Amino acid sequence: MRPIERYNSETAREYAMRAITENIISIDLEPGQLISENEIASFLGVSRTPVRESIQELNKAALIAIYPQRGSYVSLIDSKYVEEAVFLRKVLDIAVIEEACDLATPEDIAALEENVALQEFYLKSNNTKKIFELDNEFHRMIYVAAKKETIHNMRRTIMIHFDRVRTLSMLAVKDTKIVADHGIMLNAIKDKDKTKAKEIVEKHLDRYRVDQEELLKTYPQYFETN
Amino acid sequence: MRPIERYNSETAREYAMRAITENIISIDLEPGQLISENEIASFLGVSRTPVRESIQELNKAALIAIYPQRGSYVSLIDSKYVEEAVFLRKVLDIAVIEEACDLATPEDIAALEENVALQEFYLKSNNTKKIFELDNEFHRMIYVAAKKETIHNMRRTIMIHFDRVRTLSMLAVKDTKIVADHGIMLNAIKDKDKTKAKEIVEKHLDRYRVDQEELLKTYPQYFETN
DNA sequence: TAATACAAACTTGTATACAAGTCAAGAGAT
DNA sequence: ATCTCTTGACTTGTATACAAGTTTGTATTA
Repeated sequence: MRPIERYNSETAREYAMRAITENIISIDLEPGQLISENEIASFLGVSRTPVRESIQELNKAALIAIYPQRGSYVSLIDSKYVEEAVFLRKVLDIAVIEEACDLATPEDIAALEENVALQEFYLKSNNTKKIFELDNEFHRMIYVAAKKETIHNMRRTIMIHFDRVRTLSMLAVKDTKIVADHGIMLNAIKDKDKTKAKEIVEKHLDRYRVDQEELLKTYPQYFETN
Repeated sequence: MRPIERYNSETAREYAMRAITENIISIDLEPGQLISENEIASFLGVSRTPVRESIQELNKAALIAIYPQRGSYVSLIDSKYVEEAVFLRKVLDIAVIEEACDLATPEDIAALEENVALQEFYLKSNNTKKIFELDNEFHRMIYVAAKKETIHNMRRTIMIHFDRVRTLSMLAVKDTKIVADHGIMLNAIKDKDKTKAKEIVEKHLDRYRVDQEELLKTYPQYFETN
């Protein structure tokens, strides 16, 4: 487990949740790894309570398996969940961007434009981490513009299954293309052009195809055998 | 709060979660009502810990609002969330039943047939409660057949917002029509007819339209004022 | 009367103690 | 050597104690 800095503004519970989640996505908590509430609690410098609450939440999202009185494990990567994530993203992102075409206010569009400008800025300096953050934020903003923020929270939760695979594959999605896609999405929303919006979202999602066969060969111990 | 019987098989946490959720849906815990972890804990006969974990989870689903050191309240009915639930159900149910047309096994179909037969049985005895349970189970089985069980869990969570409105409106959806709809859905899946499936799901969902204006006039204290 | 101060009774957040179950290592008997 | 039993160190589940903050009612004072 990798240490994560705690913000002053967050409660112990929020910190524990963020730290554990980030470690699962980054595979610093490895699929299949045994974890202990006490161990994580002392590592993070908080008590069992906030750690336990976080683990319960991640258990509900099928990211941690709890065996009472025996132990808890980071869930192995299960193609079932990865495919559900891909399915959900495809169905929802399209429906939501179409909705955003109808509902986006000038303020929403201004915010999206600022985000894309920042993406272009960090593209020049090859700041992949920043672009990753802005990428997540961009998609969230579309959900907000479509008045679907709660749904976005659900999307984020299930997407962790996919993000984990992305980490393993060190998915070589060209940032250039991603940023360009976002610009096109933005224009589609500005033009209220649902057809174009749907088209570019589909193309965008297709960029993230992962060769699971390859990964399974490289990291067999991380995968659920079905 | 109405007492809920505890099953032998469930943990304190599962019991607390189920009891609180059922009370929120049935409006026995009223929108806007002040609740206390201690009060609920002693009412249910468990300690604060499992109650607290449940409240955290419901807080995440925007069904309970927590004000640290001040108190927690059952969330007022917010049309924002109700509309998100309706949107999600429409988008997902259609996509998922189409998927089920491709993926349903003979076993899945047999299970659906048994469920519909039971619905018809209870229709004769006007057992609305049983039909309600079988209804929920029927839709869940379609998600399972489409290999989208995780997504169904998310659907169920957000649907609580809608279920609460249904309770208030004592929505006079004719059970006869619901059961008939389910039979048609089942046939569409058996025939792998996506067009028919999509059509009947849309018609089915339209039966649940609620006149929010009316409700707002009758129960103004239950609604969020935006 | 009205304003202020204060104490008591609440709230949730966090830490810790205890209960109950699992599992593995090791002693001892066969 | 092998089987059996036991013990102890773990696990999570639950209960409780304490910390920190808010609110409310009630004195007390101007």
